[in-house]
Amino acid sequence: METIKHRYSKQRETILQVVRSTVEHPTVDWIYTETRKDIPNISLGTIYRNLSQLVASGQLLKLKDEAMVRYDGNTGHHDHFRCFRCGKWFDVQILDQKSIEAFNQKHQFEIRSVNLELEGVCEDCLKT
Amino acid sequence: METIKHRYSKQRETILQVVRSTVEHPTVDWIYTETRKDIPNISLGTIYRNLSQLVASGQLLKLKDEAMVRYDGNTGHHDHFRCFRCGKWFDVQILDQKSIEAFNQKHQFEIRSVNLELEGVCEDCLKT
DNA sequence: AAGTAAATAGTAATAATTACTGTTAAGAAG
DNA sequence: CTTCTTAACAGTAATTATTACTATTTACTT
Repeated sequence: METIKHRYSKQRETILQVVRSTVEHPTVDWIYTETRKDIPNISLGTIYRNLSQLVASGQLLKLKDEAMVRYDGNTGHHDHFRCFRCGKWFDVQILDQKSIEAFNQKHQFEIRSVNLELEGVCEDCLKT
Repeated sequence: METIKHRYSKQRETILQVVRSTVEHPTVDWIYTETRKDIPNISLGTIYRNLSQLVASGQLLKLKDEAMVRYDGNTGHHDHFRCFRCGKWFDVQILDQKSIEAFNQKHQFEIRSVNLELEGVCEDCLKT
């Protein structure tokens, strides 16, 4: 793992705060719109570049929707459930550390990221 | 769940066979190229339409790579590990049915699909 | 054998993402 | 504090995976 030197930038700082300001697992587009409220002339390329960098440095998680990519400011271990009907993402807890440890003992793979995404119908949508 | 009537088509049949012919978790582009060996003038739209349909009917799984979408002809329950270095996908087994059942008892969500993707470095790449 | 609509080929349009270019500014070194 | 290097930037163009559209074909029903 080589260390890469990162300079501070107001743009990256703001983007990180924007993503952390919500639990809604925002899309790039939403992040762009929100960040422009603080920095009106920020470039879309800057959004993409910094989101990638923040994921690479472990400060954000990246999810993949049906079509779009989404981000999550909560980097503690948790899984995701997405509702087919309303499209919302929920933070859930399914996979336990034991299962991963058991896998590590069986294989020689070095796990660096875990991404468990469930899909189905959420409680609210089941009622209607 | 409404039932949708599907007519047979040689194109869909061929696409399914192509995806099932490999364990390499092929991309749409690869599937397109391979299928054209059998049906030279098949349209890319036909590939996309049928892949979606085959996923919807549970005959294929859909994975999301860094950038691209991939498909898997093995629909039995298993998880996926992707190597950062060589980019290969491996079929692995981590999540057990018990964890999912435990989740079902705690929540009212109706789970319809489970997708666990791990990333890291594979055995071969660790050696080099 | 005739009627229907599902599926197709071919092409155009869309939209997420990346690449490029000239400029700005963070942070190190003198 | 001043100079220097280059990471990061804004703005724009290019790329590319995917979807939409249209006229035609064909699987399957009656």
